[in-house]
Amino acid sequence: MKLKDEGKKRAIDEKTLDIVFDKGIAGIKMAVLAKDVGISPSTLYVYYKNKEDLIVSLFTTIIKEQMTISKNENQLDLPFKLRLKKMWLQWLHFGVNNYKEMGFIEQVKQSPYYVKIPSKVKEEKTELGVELLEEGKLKGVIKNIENELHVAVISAILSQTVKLILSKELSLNEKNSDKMFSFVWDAIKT
Amino acid sequence: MKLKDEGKKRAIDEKTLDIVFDKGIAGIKMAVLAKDVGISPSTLYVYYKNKEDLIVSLFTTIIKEQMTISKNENQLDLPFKLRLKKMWLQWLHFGVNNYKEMGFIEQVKQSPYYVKIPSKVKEEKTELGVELLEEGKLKGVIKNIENELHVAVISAILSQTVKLILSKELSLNEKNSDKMFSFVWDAIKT
Amino acid sequence: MKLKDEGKKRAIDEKTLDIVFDKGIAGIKMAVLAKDVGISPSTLYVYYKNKEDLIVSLFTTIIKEQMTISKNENQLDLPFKLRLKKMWLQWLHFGVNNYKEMGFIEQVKQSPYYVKIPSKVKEEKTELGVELLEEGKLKGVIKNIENELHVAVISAILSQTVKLILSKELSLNEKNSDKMFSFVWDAIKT
Amino acid sequence: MKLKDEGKKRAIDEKTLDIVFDKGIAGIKMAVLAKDVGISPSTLYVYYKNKEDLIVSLFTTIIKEQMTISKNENQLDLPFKLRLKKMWLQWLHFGVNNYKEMGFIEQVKQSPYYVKIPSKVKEEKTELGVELLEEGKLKGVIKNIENELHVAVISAILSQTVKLILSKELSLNEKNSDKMFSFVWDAIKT
DNA sequence: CATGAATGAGCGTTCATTCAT
DNA sequence: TATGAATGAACGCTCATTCAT
Repeated sequence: MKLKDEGKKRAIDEKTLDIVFDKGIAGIKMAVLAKDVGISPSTLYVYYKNKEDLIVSLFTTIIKEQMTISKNENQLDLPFKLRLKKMWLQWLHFGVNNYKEMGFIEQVKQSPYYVKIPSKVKEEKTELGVELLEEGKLKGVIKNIENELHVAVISAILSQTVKLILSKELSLNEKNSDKMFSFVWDAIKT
Repeated sequence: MKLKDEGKKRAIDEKTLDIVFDKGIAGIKMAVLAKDVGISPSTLYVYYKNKEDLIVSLFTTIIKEQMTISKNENQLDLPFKLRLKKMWLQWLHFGVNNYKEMGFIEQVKQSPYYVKIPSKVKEEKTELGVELLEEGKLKGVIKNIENELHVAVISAILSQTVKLILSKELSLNEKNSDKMFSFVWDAIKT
Repeated sequence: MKLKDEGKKRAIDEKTLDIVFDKGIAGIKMAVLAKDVGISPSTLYVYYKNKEDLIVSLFTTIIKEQMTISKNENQLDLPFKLRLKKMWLQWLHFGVNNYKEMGFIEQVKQSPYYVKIPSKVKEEKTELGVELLEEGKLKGVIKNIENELHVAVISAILSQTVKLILSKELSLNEKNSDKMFSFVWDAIKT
Repeated sequence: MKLKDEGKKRAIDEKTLDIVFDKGIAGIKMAVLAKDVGISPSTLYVYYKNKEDLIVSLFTTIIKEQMTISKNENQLDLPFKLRLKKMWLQWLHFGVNNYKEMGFIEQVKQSPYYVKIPSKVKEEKTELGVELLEEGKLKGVIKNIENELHVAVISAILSQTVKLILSKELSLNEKNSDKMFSFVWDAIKT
């Protein structure tokens, strides 16, 4: 339809993320959010049925965006390690650029709102290149253990790296990226 | 007169952790907490000045407990790798046994209550065996890079492992522990 | 949208004065006040930020009204005594007609709320015709002593007179007014 | 009987007056009062049945003290004006020395507790030398009008004088006392 | 679509009073 | 008598949501 101002909806989403980043999920107050957006509290309800709807919808939107990012340019004829590195760096940049979104997701997961998320969305785990991992195991270049463990390690170092960068303890440049990826590679390689 | 039941304070702390684990920090409702403990809401205020005091005090208590655990049996004449492993496993068990406490700490950190934590408590970072890392670098058995990065990797894998165990995706036995520690070791070793 | 009913604020003020007159300042209970006004307790907070704001604002409003009343028609070419009498009677009528407001002011002054009154408002003492007193002293018709003392006596008799009238021990008519003013005049005249 | 520690009761009364003087009657919090006295809250209830009992009893006690003071040394063979002056000064000193008690009385009178005061106590109006006034009217030295009006004027100037002294705007010495009494005398004399 | 006013449900907290020793 | 713990009954206030325009 698009009768409603789509830009306004985006503004609401953005300010919501800002608030959650600043004060946590409990900091979302409809009146404050409205003020931040520059609209009336009641106008919020034109775009979202209620607070829960706002949070659940935003959660779903973000998850879907993340799915999109992880799905592209999987196939190249580069060596395995390089392909994994490219992918990892892609996630790293995504994480750094979307830290507010990531924080929102994490906070919702430990809030009572999480039970309201449709299971369909919950199930959509970031596949995180499972195919790639399988290929690596077949080729014998990474440890032959459960994918979950590989995923755990890769994403653990990923999110810690993002945190270091955001807290300015680490600057995002090629040297540091290489350094951090070497942890990943050394951890999982055979 | 009635004697102050010290166990009651502990009961309050415990139920608080339960609530935060179940519903997040925003789920702490003084009335509900009181009911869970089996006392009157106003009795809570005999033990804590107010909600903020409850959260801040509990936070402080937990941090101090964590400090204690990380400080013992540092010196052995075992090989470096084994000593690091022992320490890592110790943290792993602590994390698994105190997952509610850990979750509480994490949630407070992203809540508005965090600014109320005395800076003294904030500064008490778990040193996490910095000395051990220095020694490893001197001996040339682990990468010669900033300690923060080593710490980041080690604790990243640690917390992911805890999560896997708690979510029953991984059971806590020697084989799995070894597997996960091998990630750690391979990641940081030279 | 609904338009803000300015009369509602006035109604809140009025009922507040009623309550303070009946039960004292400690008798102001937001829920009761709301019921008296015929609105929901939370609606009170649309008009006043909180209880303190209500009391302080009302105090300020009343003081400003009093300032207005004392400032008019100072200059006439009547004899001094007559001019003073006119002024005194004016205050008397004001006091009788605004006894609830006066009572409110007095009660706030001996309550912990008084420290919250902006000093600007506190400073605005009813000048109470200081100029007139000066003139009287110059002309030699009233005692040549500090204005504060004259003011003290004049207002002391004034407020006692108001009390007598309100308690029906004295009815407000010309004869009684004359009688009471004669006390004033005899007290201060040379 | 005197089984209970009479000194402790006096301490309670005194601290109550202090509190009312500092914060008003609404400032009486049983727990705070107990702390001020240096006893446990529950001990208060050994001496007074409840808060109302405390306030009503203290009110009654003070009123009775005031009665006592006004009743002595009425008859002298001094000139009328001098006798009135002596009495007025006596009251003035009483007022200055017992300002906390006076303030307490005034505050109770405009509080909901006043309806709980036994009417017997309420009726005990400080006679304030009615006999003396009658004598003055008979001798033709003071105005021949209702005693209530004389009393009103005399006590009005009295309480204003006390206020001036307490607020340090006027110091309590013979000169100032004379000045203020001259207002009284000039006001009521024929 | 947009809004500011209005509100009910509920929350954190206080406090006079009682309990249990 | 004396007390610290315990509590129920409020009270002030917040906030998601709806009303009325």
